[in-house]
Amino acid sequence: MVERVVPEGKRQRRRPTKQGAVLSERLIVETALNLIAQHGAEALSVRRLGAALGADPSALYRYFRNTDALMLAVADELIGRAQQGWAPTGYWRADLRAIGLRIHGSYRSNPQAALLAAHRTTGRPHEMRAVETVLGVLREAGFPDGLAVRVYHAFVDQALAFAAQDAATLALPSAAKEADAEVWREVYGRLTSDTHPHIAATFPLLAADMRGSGYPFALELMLDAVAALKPVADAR
Amino acid sequence: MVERVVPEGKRQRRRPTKQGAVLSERLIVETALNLIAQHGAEALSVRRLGAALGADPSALYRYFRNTDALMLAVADELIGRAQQGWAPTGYWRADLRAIGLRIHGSYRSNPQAALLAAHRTTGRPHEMRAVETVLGVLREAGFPDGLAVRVYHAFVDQALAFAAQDAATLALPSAAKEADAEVWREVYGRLTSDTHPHIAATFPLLAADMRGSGYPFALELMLDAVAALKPVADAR
DNA sequence: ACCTGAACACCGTTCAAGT
DNA sequence: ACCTGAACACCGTTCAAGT
Repeated sequence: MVERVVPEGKRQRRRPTKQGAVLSERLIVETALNLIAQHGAEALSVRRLGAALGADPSALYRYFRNTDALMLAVADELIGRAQQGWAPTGYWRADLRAIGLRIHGSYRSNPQAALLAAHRTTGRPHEMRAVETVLGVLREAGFPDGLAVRVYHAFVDQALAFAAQDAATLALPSAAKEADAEVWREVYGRLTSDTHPHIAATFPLLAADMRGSGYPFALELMLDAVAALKPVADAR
Repeated sequence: MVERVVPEGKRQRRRPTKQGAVLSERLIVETALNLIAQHGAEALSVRRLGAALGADPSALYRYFRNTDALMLAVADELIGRAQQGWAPTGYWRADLRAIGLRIHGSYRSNPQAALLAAHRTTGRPHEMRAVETVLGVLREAGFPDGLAVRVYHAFVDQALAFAAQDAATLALPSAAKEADAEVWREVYGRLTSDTHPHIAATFPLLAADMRGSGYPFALELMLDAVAALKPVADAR
């Protein structure tokens, strides 16, 4: 089996493509992010990316062994950006809230990559730091180890699960996104009280609430419940 | 614009395909679920589905206007299977717990299909019934409309988000699944207290807890918090 | 009324050849 | 050493024609 992908540091020479681009992992990842940002998730294909780079599509296979490897590189770039500039305050509730909303927000900011990243254990430095940070917030606040671990698990999985869920919605092709929105107007908005009394009675509230993410409220409920389980009640 | 998709109830005659199959929405959805269960989510294409049904691929466009509509029908079938044989007990906590665990379980038992289905709003009968049921449990328990709607949203999104998250893990190719498990032994198991004190201190507890799903505990935390918000406290 | 088959405009990926 | 171009094996979807 031939190893076709040369690690980024070991490349010796580079020849520009016909259109003059000098390829690199970094350039490819950034071009991919731009492509998604400008033309939507469905615009990311090897062929389009090649065109955007000014290279033959097949040239990308010298840098990434397949599309999945490219997506993971993009995801890793985003995990790095997400953790930048945050420090714990010493208040466990505020810290967990901030971490949860940051994970959720960063995944939402690049839904396509988030979908591939959210259900994998990478064991990479950024992920390790996040695990250590969350466990540290709980243990230093006085949660005993057994409880800290269970809360860590529920908290992180909730953040990742909602992040992936909301990213998935954002990553839908725009036609599907509109179809989902139309369902609320055209289907749920027309149900009557003889067949669906609870939907009919609450429809305007329901349609308004469903426009946003359920995560912020779900996170607050979790923090409420965790506070009630904490052995030594305090204001932090 | 021509309306090419005839509603299921209004079809008049049916001619078997060359290979003798008599098509229907139901047969197509069930064949799609079988295809996914047997050969993975990536095996689901209009062309393969046509072949599995013994029909020309383009014949499916008489039943679903595009692939997206077919996916919504598959999603709704999963929701329907989750609700089969369940009836409310009148105890809101027990009812929400049962519904949450059923959704989670149904999606986990069809992980490949769940991945394609869990983040869509179908607007189809099974989904409509589920929405009505959950809202009904909350409103009949005495939650005021505004709170019932917010709790409904957080509850349903959390169930679907965890279901998709856990389904994603189950749907990984077995090589990737093992690689993820190895990360816990080989990476997190080797971290020392000088760089990652909290992980090092709790590792055995952590590794054990992470083997299961975080959903049951997260659900219980949500029910705890919701009980505390309920205007009239009661034992139900 | 319903199904077919050809056609169109795309995909990801491989590999021998070119520079 | 790196990029190219053709080729392969797929996609989803449309529409005139067939039954």
